[in-house]
Amino acid sequence: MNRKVSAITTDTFPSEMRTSLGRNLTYGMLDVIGRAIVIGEYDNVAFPTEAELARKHGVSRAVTREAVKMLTAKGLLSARPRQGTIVQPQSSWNLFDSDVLHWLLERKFSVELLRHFNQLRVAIEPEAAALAAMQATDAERAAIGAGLARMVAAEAGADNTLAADIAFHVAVLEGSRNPFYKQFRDMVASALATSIHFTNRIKGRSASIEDHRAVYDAILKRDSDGARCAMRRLIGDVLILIGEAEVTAKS
Amino acid sequence: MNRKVSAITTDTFPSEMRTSLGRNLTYGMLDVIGRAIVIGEYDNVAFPTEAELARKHGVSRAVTREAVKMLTAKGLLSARPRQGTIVQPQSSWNLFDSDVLHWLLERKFSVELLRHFNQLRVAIEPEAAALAAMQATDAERAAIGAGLARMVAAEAGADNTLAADIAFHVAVLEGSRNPFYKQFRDMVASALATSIHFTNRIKGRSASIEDHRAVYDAILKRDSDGARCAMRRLIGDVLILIGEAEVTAKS
DNA sequence: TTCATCTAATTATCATATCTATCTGACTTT
DNA sequence: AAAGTCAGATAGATATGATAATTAGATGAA
Repeated sequence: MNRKVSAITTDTFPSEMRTSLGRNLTYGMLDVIGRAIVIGEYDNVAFPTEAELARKHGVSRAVTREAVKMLTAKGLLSARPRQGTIVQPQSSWNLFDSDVLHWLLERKFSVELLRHFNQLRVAIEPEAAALAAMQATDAERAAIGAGLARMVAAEAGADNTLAADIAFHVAVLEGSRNPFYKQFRDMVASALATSIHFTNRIKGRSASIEDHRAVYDAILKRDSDGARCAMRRLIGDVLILIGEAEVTAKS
Repeated sequence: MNRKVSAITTDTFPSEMRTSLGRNLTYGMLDVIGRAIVIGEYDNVAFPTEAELARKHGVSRAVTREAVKMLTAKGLLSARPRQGTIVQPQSSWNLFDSDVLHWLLERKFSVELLRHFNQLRVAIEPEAAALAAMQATDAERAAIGAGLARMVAAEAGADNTLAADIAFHVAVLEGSRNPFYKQFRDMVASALATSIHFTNRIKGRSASIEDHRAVYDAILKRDSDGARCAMRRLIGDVLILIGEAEVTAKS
């Protein structure tokens, strides 16, 4: 094809830009190249040199280098003199980086990805609920309750269903009082955002609120085993739905 | 104090340098500044401007900017015109980034951190073992067996205990066939490397090999519940040890 | 073949200049 | 007063051109 790559300018892209912070040439280029890598645009093609990248996107080499450096920090690239810049295998990407997650979901969505997501959630969230039952402060327990209240309100149309769901699950993570668990904020939010389109279509979520309440009640009673089981049931249901959908898709 | 910061040169630091790839000025500066941030050197002090950083470390502004950009990509910094560069709260650091992990462990080690580590492992690894029991390929099962064999050899002094332990646990993660689980390679390796000094001192690990073998056997038999329980027992023991150690340390 | 050496390509670094966003404070307007 | 407008100062953002360092690959000798 050899289509011309449109030049990056501060005016062009900021609207559709999706990245952690800032809106300037460097972050714009980070976004464009990161997305291109994730969708596999360079899988069978050599990655361009610094100079080529700069020319193609109409920016200076300094900006190009900074964007490339950020992508190496996220594990997508590596650069060496003479060898050039090369795309790293997916196994070394920082999948928990929120930019990488967004690129993956935006352009590379698949039911398999959703299953991988939820296979992780079924490990993390029940344990987080168990920790929260033991260690959460009163304020953190209240936040979980508030999330549940929002879900009830959403049922009646007074709040956003997705936002309420995310608030609940994030509050549980926060209640674990473990910084590593809190890291899964973005991941859980993304998983919920993508799976809501999915699960809604397959099955009504009327039972969902009662399941969430079971988690909350167990946490309030400081019943860590109960919280773990209730949360596991909640996510296990989603996994089953996904499994069925996958089988259906194949036949 | 106002001590003079030694200039970064390609000759000075490569020996003690700890970072993902490359050994040049940019990566050296990344390492130096990253470590300084993690140990809290800038908690009560304003972070220097680009120009100051460059001058203090004896490198150009381009190198400084690239290092800063990498640190923003890892979530440690953010930069805005006029406001300057500022250290982000720890909640937005990418804790699963292997550089960040190393900085944390090297300079900011604490029993609490070790407990947080293992609270995460107790969520991840049992579920990974369960997945491996269901989905691992023959080659992946063999790799788990090989890890166990190395542990037995290490018992007899024919292999490195730590390396063998890591090999086993990493092989289980690989067997999960889920890219998100595989991301915990570095984390598990770090956790084992730091906890081995610890657990060894408290209690002999003679029973450890039998516990590992139980995991392996369950995976071979495709018994996912058995694998999950066996792995949970394995890490649960470590958590108990740490909990006791913390109580002892406080008294 | 095998090893050492050279060459060229590509990243790495530097220095400098200019541009742009943003804060501050003074001034003006209403 | 309260709100709007302008000027200066500051710090990051971008561009550019030159030079250094690294190393894959070609070349050539043993």
